[in-house]
Amino acid sequence: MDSPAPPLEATEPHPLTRGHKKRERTRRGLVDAALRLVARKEVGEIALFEVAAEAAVSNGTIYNYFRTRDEVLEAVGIAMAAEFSDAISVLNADVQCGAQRLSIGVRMFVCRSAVDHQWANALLRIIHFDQAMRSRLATHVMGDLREGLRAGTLTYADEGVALDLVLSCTTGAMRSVVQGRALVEHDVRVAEMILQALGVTPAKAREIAAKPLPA
Amino acid sequence: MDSPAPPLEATEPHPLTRGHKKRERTRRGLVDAALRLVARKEVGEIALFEVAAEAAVSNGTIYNYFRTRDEVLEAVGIAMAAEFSDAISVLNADVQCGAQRLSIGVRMFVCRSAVDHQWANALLRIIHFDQAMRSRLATHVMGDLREGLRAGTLTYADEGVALDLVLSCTTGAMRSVVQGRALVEHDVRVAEMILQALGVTPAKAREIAAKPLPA
Amino acid sequence: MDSPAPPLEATEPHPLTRGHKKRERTRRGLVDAALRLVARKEVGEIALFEVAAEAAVSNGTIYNYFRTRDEVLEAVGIAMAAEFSDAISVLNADVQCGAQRLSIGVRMFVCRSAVDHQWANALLRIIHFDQAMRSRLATHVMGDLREGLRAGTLTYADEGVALDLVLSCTTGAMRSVVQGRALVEHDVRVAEMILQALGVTPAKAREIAAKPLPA
Amino acid sequence: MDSPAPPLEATEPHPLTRGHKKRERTRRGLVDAALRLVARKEVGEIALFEVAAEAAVSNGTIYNYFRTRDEVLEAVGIAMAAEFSDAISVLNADVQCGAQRLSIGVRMFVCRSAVDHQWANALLRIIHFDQAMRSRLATHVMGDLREGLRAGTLTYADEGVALDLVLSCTTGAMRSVVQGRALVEHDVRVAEMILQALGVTPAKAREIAAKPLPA
DNA sequence: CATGAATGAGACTTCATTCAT
DNA sequence: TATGAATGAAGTCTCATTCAT
Repeated sequence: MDSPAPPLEATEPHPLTRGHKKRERTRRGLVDAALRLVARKEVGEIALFEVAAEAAVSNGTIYNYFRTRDEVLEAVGIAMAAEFSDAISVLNADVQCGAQRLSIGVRMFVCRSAVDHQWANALLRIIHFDQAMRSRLATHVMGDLREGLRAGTLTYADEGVALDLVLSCTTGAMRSVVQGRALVEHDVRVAEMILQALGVTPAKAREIAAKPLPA
Repeated sequence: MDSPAPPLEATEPHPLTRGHKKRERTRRGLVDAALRLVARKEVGEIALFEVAAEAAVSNGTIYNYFRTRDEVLEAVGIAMAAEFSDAISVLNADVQCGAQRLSIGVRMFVCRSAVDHQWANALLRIIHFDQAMRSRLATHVMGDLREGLRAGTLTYADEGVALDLVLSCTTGAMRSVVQGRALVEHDVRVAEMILQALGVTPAKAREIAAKPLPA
Repeated sequence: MDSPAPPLEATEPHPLTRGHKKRERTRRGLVDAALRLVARKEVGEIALFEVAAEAAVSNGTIYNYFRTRDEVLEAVGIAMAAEFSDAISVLNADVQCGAQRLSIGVRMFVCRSAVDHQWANALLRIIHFDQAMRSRLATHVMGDLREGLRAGTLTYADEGVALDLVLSCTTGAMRSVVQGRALVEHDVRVAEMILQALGVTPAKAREIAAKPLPA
Repeated sequence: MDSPAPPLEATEPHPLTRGHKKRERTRRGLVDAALRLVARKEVGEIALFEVAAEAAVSNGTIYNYFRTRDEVLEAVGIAMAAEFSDAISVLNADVQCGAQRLSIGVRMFVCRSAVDHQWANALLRIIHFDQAMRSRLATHVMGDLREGLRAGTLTYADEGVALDLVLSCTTGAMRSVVQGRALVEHDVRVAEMILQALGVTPAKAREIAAKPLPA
C-alpha cells in the first residue's frame, strides 16, 4: 500500500450477475475477517491464509476477489473509511457549532476506543499505513475547523497545523486508551485541551467539552 | 525536556579484551546500517541480508553480534534513544523555565525533521514499534511539564493527557514535515498551539514560542 | 500428398438430440478459441480459464464438453488435423506426379505460413506436442514418395529417412518464415532442395519446383 | 526464456572468494540436475523443487545461484551450448573440406543421439525453446556451407534456406532416432540426402557420407 | 446446460538462521 | 571472528476441477 493508490470505489463490478448476492457476502466476509486480524496484529504480519481461515474460506478464494495481497489491505482501509464517514455523519446531524462538533467527534472516537479496543487498533494501524484514510478523516475535521473560525469560536494561525493537531491528539489519545492508560473523562480532558490549543479560552473550552454527547 | 542524559550505552561486557575495539566498531556499523534502512522503509520490510549488505559485512556476521532479528531491531531502538538523550541534553543547558524548555524541545524536533528526513522517519518508525522508546521520551517531557505546573506557567487537568498531547502533536508535526506539508515557521506554530493547550494564554504562548532557539 | 481426406470428425455421439446443434456450436467455439491461443503461446502456458474467456463462455462450461484439460488440447490437435486433410485434398485434385505433388504440398505449407502466422504457429506447436498429428501428415507424404519412386522420378535409399527429411524441412522452413526470415520464393527454394535430396537432378528439380501452384 | 536474452557469459562472478570452489561445484550440480530433467520431460513441466531434489540440495539453495526460474533454464541452455561448441570443435580439427565437415557433423549428432537418448532429448528441447542455442549451432554450420560453396563442392541458391535444411534435417533425424525409428546407417543416409540437397551429385554424396568418422 | 464461486494442491520465491571453513 | 553456502519453513499466487444454483 505504499503505491500511489488508484482511486478505487470498487464496489459494484458485476451488479447484475446471478450469484452476485453470495459474491458480495463472501467479499464482505473476507474484508471483515481481515479487519478482525488488523485489530489483533501489525498489518505486515498478517498472512493471507490467516485471512482465509478467519473468513472460513479456502486459501485460493481470496484471489477470486482480490488480485494481490495489497489489494486486500487496501479494501480493508476503504471499508474502515466508509464506516467512519457513516459514524461521523451521525454525529454531525444536529450540531451547528464547529467547535462543538469537533469536541463531539474527538470524544466519540476516544470513547469508542475505550469500549472497543479492536476497532481502535484497526483504525490506528490503518491510519498509519494507508494515507488515503488520513485524508478522508481530514475532510470532516477541516469543515468543522473552518466553521469555527468563521463563527469566531476558534482562532488558529494555520489550518494545516490545526488539522494536524486535532488528528494527532485524537489518535494519540486513542492509543493511550487502548494501552490501558485511560482516565475518568479522558475524552473530555482531551477535547478540552484541543479546544484550548485552537484558541478557545479555558473556561469556554471546559464548557464546550463537558456538554453531553448526543445519544 | 529534562535530566542530564543518563549513560545509556549499556553494552560494555568485555571492557579489556584485545579485539574489543574492533568488535564495537563492527557492531556499531551494523546498527548504523540498520538505522539507515529504517529511515527508508517500514521496519517489517527490512531483511537482515540488507542490513548486512548496507554494513558491508557478510550475512552470517550479524549473528556474532545479535542472537536474533528482533535483537537487531531492539539495538536500533536503543541507539536512537541514546542519540535523543544527547540531543536533548544540549537543549537543557541554560533554560530553566519548563514551558520554555518544552517549546524548545518541540521546535528542535520539528526543525530537525525538516532538515533530516531520514532521521525523522527512523524516529517515527521506531516510536511506533518500540514501546521503550516512547517512555524514554516521556521522561524528559514529564519533567518539563511538572516544572511548568509548579511555576504556574502551565495549567492542565491531567498529566498523562498533557504528556500524550505533547508527544502526539510533536510526532504528528514531524510526520507532516516529512511528508512535505511543512510551512514557514511550522515549528513555532506547533509549539504555540501546544502551549495554549497547556493553559498558556495565546499572547504568552506566542511570546514563548517565538524565542530564538539556542545555538 | 495423397488420399481423399478421410472423414475425421469422430464426434457425433447424439446425432438426433434437440439442442445438439447448439451443443456442437459451443464445442466448436471452445476448440477454435483454444486454437487461437495455441497460435499465440506455448501449449503448456495456456490456462483453461483463458480458453473460456476467449470463447466467451464461463469457466465451468468447458467441463460440459471435455473431461480434462488434456482432452481439450487433444481436440485441438484433432481439429487442426481435420483442417489439413481439407487443405491437402484440394491440392490433390488434378496432379498425378508424386514429385510434383510433394513440391506443391511443401510450397503450400510454406506460403500459407507466410500469410497466416497464427495458423503456422498453431501447427508447429501441435506437431511438437501431439504425436498423432505427425503421423497423419506422414500418411499423405508417404503416398507421394512411393508414387515418385514407382514412376522413377524420385530415388531414395530409405523411405523413413526420406519422410523425415520432407517433414523436417517443411516445418523448419515454416518456422523460418514465421520468425521473419522469409525470402522471395522461399517456398520454391525449399521445394527445390527437397527434390534434389530425393534424387531429382538439379535442373529437373528446379523445373518441378517452379511450376505454378494450383489456384 | 521468451525474453530478449541479455548477453550472459555468467561464469566468473566472484573469482576470488574463499569458498568459490564449492560454489562452482554446487552451481554445476544444479545445472546438471536440470539437464537431466530436461532430458526426461518437457521444459515447461519442470518444477524447481525437482531440480533441487535431483541435485540433492534444499529448495532455497537454487536461489543462491539463480534469481528466477527462467534464469535456471537459461543456464541450462548455455551449458548445453558450451558443450556443443566443444564437441564440434573437436570434429573440425583435421578436416578441411566443407562438405565433408558438414557430413561429419550431421552424422556425429545422429550417432550420439542413438547412443545417448537423454542428451538428444535435452538438445531437442532446448533448441525448441531457446533461440540463442539455435544461432550458436548455425554459426558452425554456416562456416562449412560457405567453405563448400567456395570450393565448388556445394551449390545452393540461398544460404539461409540451406542452413535451415541442414539444421531441420539433423534435428529431425535425431528425433526419429530417439523415438526408435533408427535404421542401420541412419546417419549416413541422412548425410547423403543433405549433401544431395546441397547440390552434390548422388555418387559424390554417397562417397562423402560414407567416409569413416574420425575417432 | 450455463454459470461462476469455491476449492486445494502445488508452484515459485523469500529470508531468518545455522554451520563448516 | 568473518564468511557465505545451505537450509527449510512460511508465504504469495495460480489454476484445474467441482458443484450448487
